[in-house]
Amino acid sequence: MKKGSKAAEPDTTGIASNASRTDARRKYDPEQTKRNILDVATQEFSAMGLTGARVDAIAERTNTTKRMLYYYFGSKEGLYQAVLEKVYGDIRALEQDLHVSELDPIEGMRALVEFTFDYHDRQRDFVRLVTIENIHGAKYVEQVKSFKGRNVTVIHTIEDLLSRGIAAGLFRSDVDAIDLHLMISSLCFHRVGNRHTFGTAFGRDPSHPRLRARHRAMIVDAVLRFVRKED
Amino acid sequence: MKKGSKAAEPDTTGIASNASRTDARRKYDPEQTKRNILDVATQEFSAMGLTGARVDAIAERTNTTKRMLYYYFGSKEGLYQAVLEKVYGDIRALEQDLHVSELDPIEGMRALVEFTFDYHDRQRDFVRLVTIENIHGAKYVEQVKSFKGRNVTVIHTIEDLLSRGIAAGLFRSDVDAIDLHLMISSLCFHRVGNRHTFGTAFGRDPSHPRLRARHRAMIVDAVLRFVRKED
Amino acid sequence: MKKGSKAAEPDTTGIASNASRTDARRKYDPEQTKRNILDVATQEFSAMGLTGARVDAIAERTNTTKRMLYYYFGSKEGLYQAVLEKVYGDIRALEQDLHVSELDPIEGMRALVEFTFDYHDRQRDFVRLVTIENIHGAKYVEQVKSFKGRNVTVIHTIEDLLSRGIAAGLFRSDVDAIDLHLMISSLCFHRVGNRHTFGTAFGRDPSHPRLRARHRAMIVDAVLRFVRKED
Amino acid sequence: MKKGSKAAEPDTTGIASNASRTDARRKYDPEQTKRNILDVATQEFSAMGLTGARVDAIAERTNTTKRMLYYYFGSKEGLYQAVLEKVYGDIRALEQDLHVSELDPIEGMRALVEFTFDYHDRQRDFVRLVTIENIHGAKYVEQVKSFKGRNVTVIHTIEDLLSRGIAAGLFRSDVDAIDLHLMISSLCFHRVGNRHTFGTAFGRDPSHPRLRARHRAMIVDAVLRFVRKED
DNA sequence: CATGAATGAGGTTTCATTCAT
DNA sequence: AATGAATGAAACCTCATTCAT
Repeated sequence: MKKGSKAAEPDTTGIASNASRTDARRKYDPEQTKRNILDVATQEFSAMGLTGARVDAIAERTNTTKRMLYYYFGSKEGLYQAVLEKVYGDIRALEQDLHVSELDPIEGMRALVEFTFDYHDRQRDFVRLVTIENIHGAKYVEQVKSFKGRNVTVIHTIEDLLSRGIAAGLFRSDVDAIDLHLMISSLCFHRVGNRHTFGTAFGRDPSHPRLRARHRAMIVDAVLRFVRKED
Repeated sequence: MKKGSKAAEPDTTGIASNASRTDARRKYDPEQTKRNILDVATQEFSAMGLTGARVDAIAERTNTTKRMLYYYFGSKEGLYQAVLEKVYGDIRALEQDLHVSELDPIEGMRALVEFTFDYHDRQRDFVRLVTIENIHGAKYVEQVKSFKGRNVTVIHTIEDLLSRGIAAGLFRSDVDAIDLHLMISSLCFHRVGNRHTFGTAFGRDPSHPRLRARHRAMIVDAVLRFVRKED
Repeated sequence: MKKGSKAAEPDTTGIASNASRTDARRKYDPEQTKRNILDVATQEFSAMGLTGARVDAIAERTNTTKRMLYYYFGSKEGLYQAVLEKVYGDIRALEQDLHVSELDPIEGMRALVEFTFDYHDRQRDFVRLVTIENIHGAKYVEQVKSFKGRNVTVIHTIEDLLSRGIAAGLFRSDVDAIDLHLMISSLCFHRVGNRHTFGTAFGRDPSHPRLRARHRAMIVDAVLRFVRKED
Repeated sequence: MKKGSKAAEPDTTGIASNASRTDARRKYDPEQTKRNILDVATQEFSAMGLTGARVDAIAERTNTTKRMLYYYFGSKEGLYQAVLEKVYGDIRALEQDLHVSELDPIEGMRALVEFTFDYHDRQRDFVRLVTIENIHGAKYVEQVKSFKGRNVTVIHTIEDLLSRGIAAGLFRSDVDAIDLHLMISSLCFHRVGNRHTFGTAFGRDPSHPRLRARHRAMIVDAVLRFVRKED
């Protein structure tokens, strides 16, 4: 898969490095080529599914040819896996930036839920790709090396919040961190992922901007009520 | 290819052979053929998605030939829509048996959530088909005549529960029925629909039987805490 | 592989059966279609090798389309295997027609060698296909069901000749049947299979008609001298 | 890709670093690079055939890159021809060492056959490449300059043996030298070149070491019986 | 001398569908 | 009512080769 190509950083002097890094006209820029393909592929796979996506369609919207797609990613499936790797990497990276551990348990939990809500609300491609991957029994994401370890971080964040909340007498002590993560995900994911059938069934698109704030508050509320210690 | 097709087996008794409309042994039975095709198609579409499913694969597992599939359903999409129609019809039948209105608000809410949980937990084909429909923007279900009005009954049930709960001083008064339905659906749907990626990410299949009772109680708990009036 | 299709023999009355069996115009005749594809493929694979042969090229010289080729033979390799099966079947079938067991040992041996010589001399496609298959380590012919058992018959024929020759005091008793078959094959095969390099090297095409009779006699002579008992 | 290429290793001794023409450690060594490519190509072409061999596969097993392959040999076919030239050159060198003319006719003939046998038995790459060339009608070897004249020496050797044998009353006088060479080649070549199909057909690999001595004796025996004058 | 990136042309295969009986 | 045979279009992928540095 040809990684670590140093071609993009030959200038180590610092002088004029700006030019070489941003010159969109340069003929050979593998990193940019790959990124370009990956971006287009993300849209196509997310819109059409793995089987529904067309390699030709992806190539056409790319700055390169279909051939490059195989050059860099080996196969349609390889490209699909690269897309999965990218999108899962993105959400977990952003979660890290939250620094929830610096907030008190309730505010931290709120921040985590709100982040999760916002992310799913905005990153519909991510939601669709996860859905698609589940139709395939997660068999592609299983082969993505970096996948398994990467997701544990959320659980650690939640465990930290829960234990601090319990210690402060704010949270009940019988909540499992993974179950809670599942609950939060469910609430944030479903309204985006299944918005079409939901909209058709009830005449109301649950992901419509007008409902956004209300749902956000509702979900935060539901989660906090769930974890809070009753007195 | 295609062996042991029983369709060709002739009536050997000679008795009542002309009561052909109800004789299960008669040579051609359009209704049974259609049902057979529909059952196989349900599995295939649910397992592979609309684009992923193969007409040949469906035909092969059928008692008839590929040609019949077109004879009865016109096209791959037509067959897919017939599957959707059947699956949505099934759930409606069950919903009617709940008789939630005879229970007090809290027990009624519990019963509704538990029913929803159990249904999704058991009907994985349904969950998958809904997922698949959403990938296609719900454009096929929209054409299914009986679909639109069908789902409103749940909302009525929830509205009834909510208003009775409010009147009894048990429930808060600021909960929207459709939002609540969305919440319940989210919690019951996600753990089934996305169990593969979830399982891969966290090493725990959320739909595993061992977690079933715990999740069921958790979701009931979360919903009741959410609707309950705080004093 | 769809065998035993009775489509070619619907007329059982005997009347006009001649017409239906030979009517080249009939639209659907799977057996003929398959045979046609197989014949063309034999030429193409023999001329170009497995990798060198082009599916398109085969299809083009066929009465049907490329699609039918996949319909009946599944893949390029499947077609290649079918070709192998056919050509190996042909030579062994003809060998059976020799009825060598009815001749005295020396004449029988002569007849067998002459048959082997003539067959290789005429069936250059066969020789080429065997060569090609050896380049692939015989891995395709190994998967041909009928292959292994079919070849043993020659060995039985040779064993019969040898034992009768020994009993009659004509042949030496220390010749192994398989080794002898290898010897005969070598002498008949090489002059055809490697005629091009031989011709280039020595300016004389060993398979040229003018040399045919001389080589035939030479090989018979060599084999008989080899098996004959010296007194 | 391509790791551990030693080509980049600089001279660290500092001594004689400018005697670059013969220093094996120097950065660029065209002759060595060419030889390396040629060796790998010999294996690949011999294993896969001309059409079956992949330029990428050859390049990958090389110390250099694909580009170099074109730099030195122009094209895939050019490389193939270079391989042929090398391989035919190798056998000539060995043939010279035989000195058959110093032996009496029978021992000389035996020595020649044994040499031919041993050479084919050991040089499977050579056998395969000859086979491959014949599939392509020997059109590449024809363009190899040094090829044509090269093989005549064997014929002279055989002619010498034959005439000395005839003069001594040991050999028959009606044997053609080229025909005899063809016979010897046949017996030595076939058991190596077609060992795979032969092995599959008869359950016995004719090139197996255990059969080696027996076949060698058998072939010598057959040739001597053939040339010997009967009295 | 050396090379990573790039490619057009053409390869094999699969798809949902229709034909002729 | 039912079917085996047939198919055009388009899919995914691979090939030997060249470009720009």
